Amino acid sequence: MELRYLRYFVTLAEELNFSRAAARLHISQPPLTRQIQQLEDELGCRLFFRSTRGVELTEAGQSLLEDAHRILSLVGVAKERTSKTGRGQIGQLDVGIFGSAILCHIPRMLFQFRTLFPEVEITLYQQTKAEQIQALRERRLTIGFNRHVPVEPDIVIETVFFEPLVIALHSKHPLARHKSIRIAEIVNEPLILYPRTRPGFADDVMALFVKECAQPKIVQEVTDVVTSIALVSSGFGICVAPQAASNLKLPGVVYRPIKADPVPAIELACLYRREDESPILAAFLDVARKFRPSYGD
Amino acid sequence: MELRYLRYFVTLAEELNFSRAAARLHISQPPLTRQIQQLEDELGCRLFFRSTRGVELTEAGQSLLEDAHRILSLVGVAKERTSKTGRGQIGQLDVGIFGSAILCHIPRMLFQFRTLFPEVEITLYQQTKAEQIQALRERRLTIGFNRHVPVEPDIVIETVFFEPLVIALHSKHPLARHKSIRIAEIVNEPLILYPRTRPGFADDVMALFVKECAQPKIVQEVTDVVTSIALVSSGFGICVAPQAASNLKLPGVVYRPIKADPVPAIELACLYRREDESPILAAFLDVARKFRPSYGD
DNA sequence: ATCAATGATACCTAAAAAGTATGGATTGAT
DNA sequence: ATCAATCCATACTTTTTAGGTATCATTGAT
Repeated sequence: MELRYLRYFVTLAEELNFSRAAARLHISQPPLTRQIQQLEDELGCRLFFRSTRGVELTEAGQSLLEDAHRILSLVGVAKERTSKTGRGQIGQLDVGIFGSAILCHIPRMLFQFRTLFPEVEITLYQQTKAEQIQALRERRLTIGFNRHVPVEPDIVIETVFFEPLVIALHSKHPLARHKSIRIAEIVNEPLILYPRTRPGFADDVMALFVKECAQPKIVQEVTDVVTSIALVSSGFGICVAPQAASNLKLPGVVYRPIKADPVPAIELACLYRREDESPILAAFLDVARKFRPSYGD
Repeated sequence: MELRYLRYFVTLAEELNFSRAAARLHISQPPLTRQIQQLEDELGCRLFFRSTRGVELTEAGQSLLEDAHRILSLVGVAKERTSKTGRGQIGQLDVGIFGSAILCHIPRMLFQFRTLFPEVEITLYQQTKAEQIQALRERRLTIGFNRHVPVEPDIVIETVFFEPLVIALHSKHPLARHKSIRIAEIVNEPLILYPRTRPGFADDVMALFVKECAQPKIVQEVTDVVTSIALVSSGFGICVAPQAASNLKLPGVVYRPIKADPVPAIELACLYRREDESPILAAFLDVARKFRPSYGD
């Protein structure tokens, strides 16, 4: 059995006339006659009653017609689905995320991706670095986002962009009147530091102070940005955060850029399996690589 | 797209090795390689990752594999269903029946047919002669059973068998002591006659009396056998009925064969459309033609 | 370094589909 | 009644496509 038989059969069943059906199939009439005969031989029953006025479906033919329509449409769907899957337009994208990136970059990236590939189902997982790497290896994750990722042979770490750091402080703080602030100006300020896990973002902040030959006065260590900014809002002290955090509006908290050249920035990297040839990953990376962060006021 | 591609694809997806898959398909390896390449070209995406250790399905391949299984199994089902329909093993059999034949012949015939063709759905319709012919023409009926059917050009009337007539009388009747009864012995008995519709079975009964140069004493005309036998049970009179009626046991009613040579009998005929080439009709006629009536004690 | 296994390619053969010409049967119009 | 038109079937040829053989390139294991 071949689909050609079914296609010819369906056309003949529609035209009920060999010559017209053959014309529609862009073949001549004799081959069509023969193909239908062969189909009938294969099935062991007549599919059409022939007369000099045309043909008519037998009961077996009517039965086959229903099935043939089903089969041919399923073949069409399968072709389309396979092609789309091959182009990464259908499937599953599992994204591992972490703290501050979720505040603006990742959602924007995903939104852009979803617009281009609406049939890809996206699932987000809040995970730590280690969990992400583990999940990538076990193929539970397509891609992860993080910072300070240790080098692993089977994992590609690709910088998506560098994000400037800002200083979060209370609006009543004298420095809040400045448009931008130098690190040297805050070396003696009470500092809120995060995250607790090392190595991590906290090390970058510490490095800023070391560069100024200063020792930061850490008043509190917390696990995540949100808590950190909440403490700023309560007047605990100031905090150095990625610019994305400035989307987090809490009462009394203002964000000021750091005055330096170059402006201190931290890397946002994405991680994926080196041998992953998934078209969805490729498609997403395409979007991610073209992504340029933008921030609210 | 042809099914060959899908068959080759599925086999390769199972073996994940061109040479082994080709062996299983009884072809050599290069044609398989080419067919898979062509399939990939047609779909516009890779279906397998190749390496020197074998092949592996891509995501598109995995997607296609599911669809291919569905399609191939549907093709198998369709072939089977078409063949069965062609042989009359699947479908619908609409049977028109009438009065006394339903008492034993038709159910036995249908039972036999159902055993041979369990997938044919049978529907019964109680219909008059005229309704049966009408229904046959409109294809609402596959076959009808009746007696005294008028000849119609487009309807075949085929005698299934001849059924002997019996005399139904009350057990207290003096003739009940006889093992069999001659018509001459009942010419003066009060007679219950059915059906009312003419021409019909009643005419056959009348003919029996005419043959004896007698005029029957009709005490009651009724529409159907059951009523007729009920009247016999109540002592209204006697009744001539087809032997099938003797399956109808009512209090005080006994049935006696008619003593004559040949024993008077009436035809049971079946009716069907002359141009009906339905394999189910053919299959049922096969059963009906081989059918020989048998009666209870 | 060598060998075995695997998929790819080049080239040829065989099978199958399509095309051309034509026949036979039936129907409808003249 | 005849003839033309229509329709499906058949015989034969050409074209296309699948399949076969031989061989290569790559790679991973010994």
